[in-house]
Amino acid sequence: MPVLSQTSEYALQATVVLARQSDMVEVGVLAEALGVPKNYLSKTLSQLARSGVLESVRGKHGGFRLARPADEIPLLAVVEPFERFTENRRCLMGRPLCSEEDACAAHESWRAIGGKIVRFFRQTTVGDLARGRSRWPNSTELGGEKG
Amino acid sequence: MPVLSQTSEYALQATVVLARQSDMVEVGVLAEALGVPKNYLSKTLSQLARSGVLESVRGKHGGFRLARPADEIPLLAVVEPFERFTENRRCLMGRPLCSEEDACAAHESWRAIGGKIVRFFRQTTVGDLARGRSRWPNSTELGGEKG
DNA sequence: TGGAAACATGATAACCACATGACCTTATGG
DNA sequence: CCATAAGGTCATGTGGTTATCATGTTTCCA
Repeated sequence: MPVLSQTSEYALQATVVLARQSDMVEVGVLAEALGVPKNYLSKTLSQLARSGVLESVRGKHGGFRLARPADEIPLLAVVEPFERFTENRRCLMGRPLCSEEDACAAHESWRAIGGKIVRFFRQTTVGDLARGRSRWPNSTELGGEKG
Repeated sequence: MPVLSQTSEYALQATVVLARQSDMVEVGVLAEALGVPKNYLSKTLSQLARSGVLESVRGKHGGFRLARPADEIPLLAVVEPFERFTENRRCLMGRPLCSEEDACAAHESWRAIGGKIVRFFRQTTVGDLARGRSRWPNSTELGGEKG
């Protein structure tokens, strides 16, 4: 499963690095550290700056930095500009055989999964990604549903 | 979220029609019923025949038919030839910052969601899709089946 | 004030998977 | 053997993602 585009992955990786750094980092440094094309990353980070996730400073000694504490940035915010999560959630079959009104028997459980994904991206923060797994509590928090 | 490719949707739609039909159906008929290109659907169904989901008969009076009862065909079987579910499940960030051994704090909960998706495709059957929501417990409305 | 450093941005190309079409081959039944 | 329908091959289209190029704009500093 792809789930996230390359661009979104770049965005996540970059924000995690920034979460650990605390001071301004230039695109060139980030790009080299992550092994991704600099010009492209530049555009990606610009978008994140525009959407309020990052702060950017131009000119000499410029660079990027998180606009807020890492724990206050949900992954959804990082990824949203590059994905369409709010897309028309049609049935997994597509339109013809299954609509909202006349739904297939699997409709609801599929919807539930979609909800879980979105909730994950809303509840998980950049800070979580930046931390090692040691930090993470017993698995009652998010996975807590029967399967 | 896309989640499934167009091809997979074609496959699901076609199998659902076949689930309701019980006798052989030609590609041409299926293609027209679903409003999809015949040649393409032909290829898709061939793959499903090869993978054992469908049975095909060539020549006059040929066509396609489910190889097993609809309730014994998990969606995974229909969709697997066209997606890579078993893909290397790396972290949603990609490789560099988060591996299996040194995982981010969100690693496990993300994995859990991946598991849920796969489980859904394993547990839900073509039969479920073919049935209306009337089969569903918490539905107050009993609609007949028709598409 | 000029130049270098760094982000910002628009245009364009490269790439790629998905999708489609045209056409030929093979099997089947009558 | 002939019509039919699946199976396969080759070539092409097509849209979206990713990457590159060129240039503009802001800022710092000497």
